[in-house]
Amino acid sequence: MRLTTKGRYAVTAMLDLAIHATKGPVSLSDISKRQEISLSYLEQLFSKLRKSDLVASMRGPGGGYQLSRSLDDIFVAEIIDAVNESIDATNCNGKGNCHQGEVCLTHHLWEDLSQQIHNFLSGISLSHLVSRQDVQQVAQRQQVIEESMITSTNIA
Amino acid sequence: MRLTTKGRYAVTAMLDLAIHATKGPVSLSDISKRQEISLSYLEQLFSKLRKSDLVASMRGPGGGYQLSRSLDDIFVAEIIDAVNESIDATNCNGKGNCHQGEVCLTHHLWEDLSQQIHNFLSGISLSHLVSRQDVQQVAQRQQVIEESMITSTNIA
DNA sequence: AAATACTTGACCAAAACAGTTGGTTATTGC
DNA sequence: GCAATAACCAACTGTTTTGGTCAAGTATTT
Repeated sequence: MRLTTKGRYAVTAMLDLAIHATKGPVSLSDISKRQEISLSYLEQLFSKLRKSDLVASMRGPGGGYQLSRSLDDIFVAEIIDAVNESIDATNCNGKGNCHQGEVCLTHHLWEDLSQQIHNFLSGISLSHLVSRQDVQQVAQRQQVIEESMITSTNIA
Repeated sequence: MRLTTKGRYAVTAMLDLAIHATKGPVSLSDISKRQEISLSYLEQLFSKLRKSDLVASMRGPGGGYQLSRSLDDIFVAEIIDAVNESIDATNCNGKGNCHQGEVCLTHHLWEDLSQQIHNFLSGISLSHLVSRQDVQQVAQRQQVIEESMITSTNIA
């Protein structure tokens, strides 16, 4: 099982997209500035997210990315799956051939764990996250930072 | 969050130890043969398990490792913690300074996930695993393999 | 003394991660 | 038409983690 910054970045970026989607497409450079994720890394992640049909892209000035489904129809588990291959906790990727062609001693334990994690992350949609109070607070804080950055750029 | 073969090996080895603990100390080379885990790798893992006081060692011929607590007082979460540092899913290791000194957009989500996994793995003891039917079946199969290996060694 | 078995530390190859560089293609506003 | 914007793409790089190996111990039992 892999849950590294890769999956975390993907979910964070998708949530940022969800929060700012009201004013048309969101560019990766905007997300990059707000969430402090390298632009080129975001490009790689969004390439996968697009292939999994979680986002749609629009080129050219004023372009960017949009969610391809409604907020309550995109789940955290899908996002992680899209960039991370799987959230399978078994050694054999669920094949059951972990020990001499048969299951190993702990195979069923990891299967249960995978199910547990998957159930949890499948139950959380972007709309659920957006409406959380702690998320809104952080988003607010980032809005202020962003605005001060624009102002200081204009002065300079 | 890290759940790799390291943690899986550790739990598998501990379970093997639990199953064979009735006949005195179990040597790592026995576990190595039964579970097909490299001996030197097991040595590294058990060094950590010993430091976390999950097992006790006895040197010399007939020596090996024993569980330092009863079967129903050792939980899977502890074993993974011992070899893996933590099962924390946040980026900041729970410190809450993931974005410019404050929490990032998704911090609380990963905190919830960590809690979820921890609750699950903390609820499963070695005695619980030992009594599972699928575990007993696999253990039985491995017993047969082991005996045929001893026989063929004697013949050769 | 010899055999067994744990203990420690240094080392290593392969893979994954996180990110960079350097482009190209498409779209829009002037 | 042309510059600016922004998605798209591929190759490459430095670092860390993983999953080991190897060698040299130390302690204990027979």
